[in-house]
Amino acid sequence: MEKKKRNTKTKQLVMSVLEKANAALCHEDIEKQLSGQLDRVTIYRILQGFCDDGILHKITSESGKSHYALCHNCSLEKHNDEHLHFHCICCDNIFCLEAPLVIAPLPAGYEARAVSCLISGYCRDCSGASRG
Amino acid sequence: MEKKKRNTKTKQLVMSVLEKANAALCHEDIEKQLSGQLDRVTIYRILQGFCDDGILHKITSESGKSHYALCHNCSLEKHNDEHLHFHCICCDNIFCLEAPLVIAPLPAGYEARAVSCLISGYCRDCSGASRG
DNA sequence: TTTTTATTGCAACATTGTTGCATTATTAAA
DNA sequence: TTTAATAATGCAACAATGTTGCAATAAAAA
Repeated sequence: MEKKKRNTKTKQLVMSVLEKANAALCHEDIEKQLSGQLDRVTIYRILQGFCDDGILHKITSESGKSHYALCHNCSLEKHNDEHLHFHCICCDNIFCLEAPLVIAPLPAGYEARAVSCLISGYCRDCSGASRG
Repeated sequence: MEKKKRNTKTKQLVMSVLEKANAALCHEDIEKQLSGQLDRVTIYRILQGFCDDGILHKITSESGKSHYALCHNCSLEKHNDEHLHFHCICCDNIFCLEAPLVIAPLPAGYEARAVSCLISGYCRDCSGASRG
């Protein structure tokens, strides 16, 4: 039987940080924004819980660090993974892009269950004119 | 000025392990196969060096662990990242697939420099008949 | 053979994440 | 409202992965 979840101040605090964010946040980002209000472990557990609930998207950067963004088109059963994530090598932010991802058919015998695609480069704020 | 690289027994040992592999290997895999012949740090440094030389592909798994595979169609200037990587959730191997990756145009203002795409699911050995 | 310096091994440290457990706070029940 | 059950929290300790500094070693060049 599944544990019943509780709606705590602590979770609301983490959620408020995630809602304000305009890019995917890592544990460190969240901890800093809450500057000592919550224990590190608690933040880890809340993020994990939100992911289990299908509320959060988890994105692993090239460096192996986890980043989290609120799901917008996800259901509990299936995450809407078929969009791109973009890692800006200048400002170091990770964004969800609406651009669809097209994958050629896999070789015979392979069965896909999830897709994660991370493009790195320069984001809108850091590309072109801004860089010169 | 660039350091001149040396061709050591140690590097040859690591390379021989990579050459035998039919999937991308992580540090731990290599260390185990060499069972104590090399120091952990040395292996880390050699892998890093091979990546810098453009000899090795580095693939970060969803869990954040680094895996390495020999480059087949890469040049020093540009890695042939435009292929897929596949993580089997059954045997836990990571493979390079030849299937091409097609990405819809990015939103205006974004400049891509590298792409990394990891699909997870069941590989040829673990899918279909094998699982029932 | 000698010299130069890249490479190696060791110890220590850094970062990211997890587990166990006593305490606290939320929810449900009385 | 009060009490009981248990999910959530904080703390300490641990685990996995990766990095840095430095003295000793070995590869390549002179």
